[in-house]
Amino acid sequence: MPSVRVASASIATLLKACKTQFRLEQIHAQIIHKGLEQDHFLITQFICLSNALSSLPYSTAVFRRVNNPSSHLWNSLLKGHCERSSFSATVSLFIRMKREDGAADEYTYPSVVKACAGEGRVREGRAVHGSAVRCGVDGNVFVGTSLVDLYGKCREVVCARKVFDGMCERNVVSWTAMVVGYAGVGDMVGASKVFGEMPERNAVSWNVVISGFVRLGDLGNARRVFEEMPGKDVVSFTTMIDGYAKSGDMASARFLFEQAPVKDIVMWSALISGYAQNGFPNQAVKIFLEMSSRNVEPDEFIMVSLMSACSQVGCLELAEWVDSYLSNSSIDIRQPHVLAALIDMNAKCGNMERATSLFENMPKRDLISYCSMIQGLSIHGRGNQAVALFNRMLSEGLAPDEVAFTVILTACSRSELVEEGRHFFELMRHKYSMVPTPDHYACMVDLLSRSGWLEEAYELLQSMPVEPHAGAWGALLGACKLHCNVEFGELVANRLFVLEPKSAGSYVLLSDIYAAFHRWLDVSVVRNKMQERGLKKIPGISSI
DNA sequence: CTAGGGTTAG
Repeated sequence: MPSVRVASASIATLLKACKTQFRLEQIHAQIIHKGLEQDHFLITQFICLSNALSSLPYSTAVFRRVNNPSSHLWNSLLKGHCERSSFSATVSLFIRMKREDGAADEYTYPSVVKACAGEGRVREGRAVHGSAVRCGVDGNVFVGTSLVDLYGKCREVVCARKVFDGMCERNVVSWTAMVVGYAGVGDMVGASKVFGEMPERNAVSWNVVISGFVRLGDLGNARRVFEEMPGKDVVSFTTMIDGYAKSGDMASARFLFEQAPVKDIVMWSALISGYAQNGFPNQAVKIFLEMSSRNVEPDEFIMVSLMSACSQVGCLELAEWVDSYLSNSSIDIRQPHVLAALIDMNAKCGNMERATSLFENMPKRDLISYCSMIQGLSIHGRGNQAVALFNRMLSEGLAPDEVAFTVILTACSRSELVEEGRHFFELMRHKYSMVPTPDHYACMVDLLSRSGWLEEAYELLQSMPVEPHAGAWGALLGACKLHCNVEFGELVANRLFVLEPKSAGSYVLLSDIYAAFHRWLDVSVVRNKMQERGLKKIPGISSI
């Protein structure tokens, strides 16, 4: 049938040039029209392309129509599942393959093993390993390497090493997978040793070692390896930049960013999120604008960082601009972390209407978004609504965590809701059996003392099982001034002089309290003490 | 007869 062969070859040519799903479907129609649905060679090529361009159901539908599919066909469908679908779908396809007499070969296992590795399913992985041994393909480099990767990713370094040592042939990828295994469990001694023994290295091998040190927070060793590395690529730079950003060293992060010859979206993202998370929201926004001016399209990660920066600044105009920018982009705002950031930004910047409508339209409201909303209400002085929302959260059966209690106690404190604050503090300790942190105590002290319960606040501070931070004492001293209480004022100020000998604030507050009672002699004593210790009032935030 | 597989950064 020479005409069929010609048709098959010409469709293969069409497939090589095919770049869109629409075109793929046209070619599919031709395959059916010409009666080539059983052509294994052609269908294999078709499925590979369909995996990349189209959807798995489409690949599967085409596959189903083939009688007695060849190993090549099974393998290409398995690869599609392992890249685009879940662990269970891949493994059940593998099981179906074995049941339907598909002959598994050395091309079958890497996909199945990778599916196991991707979701940390080491038990199933071991079974697949056994199956590979029974098929006699465990000596293959690709199979062996995927197994080293599997055990390494599942933190079973001893097993990974056993497979690695048993391999009769290894290449740079096999060696790198072994380094990944050691680095993954934080064993950088082991990782460095294997790295040192590698007969050849590529950029990936170097980057694995660098990121291993970075993950341990060992920026010194990471930087040393980075400097030694020949041909640093965009990943090497990004790994270092992200490491510095996460350790709070934005100066080094920025320096390497400027040094990098190529900047991709992940690198921009690392810098922007670094600035946002280390409390430099204005810098984050500035870098974002610089990125935009170079025509780099932001992705969801960058937008989340930008929204976090915006929340910190609390600027409504900026928030509105970001919100509409996001809504006009192709980014799906229904993604949980994007939506959470969007609600948080709108709530903190004062657009409670927008925040509320996003919040109420969520399919299921979670703790994070509740906290954003409560904090938004709190910032804008709507304490009673914050309390009501917190109660609604409890009635929905969500269990508050430490952060949630900090948020609600702060809300109570801002709106001077003493009874509610006491209630939540008790709830936290007794119903949820949580140990309050110094932050929680600080909120309570602030709430009680500002509402005039100076003695109770003082007793709470004294009764704390952990050391309070100076902020709590400072809040109490501020309240002593507010309520003109000399007795507690002296007590608290003397504690603060010990806790924070270098801070002028407490001296100033105490002298203000004396001044309110016209005790000018005491005023001058405090001022002199302050001068003796070389402290100056900072102009601008002085005695007002 | 032709073809298919493994490692790194937010």
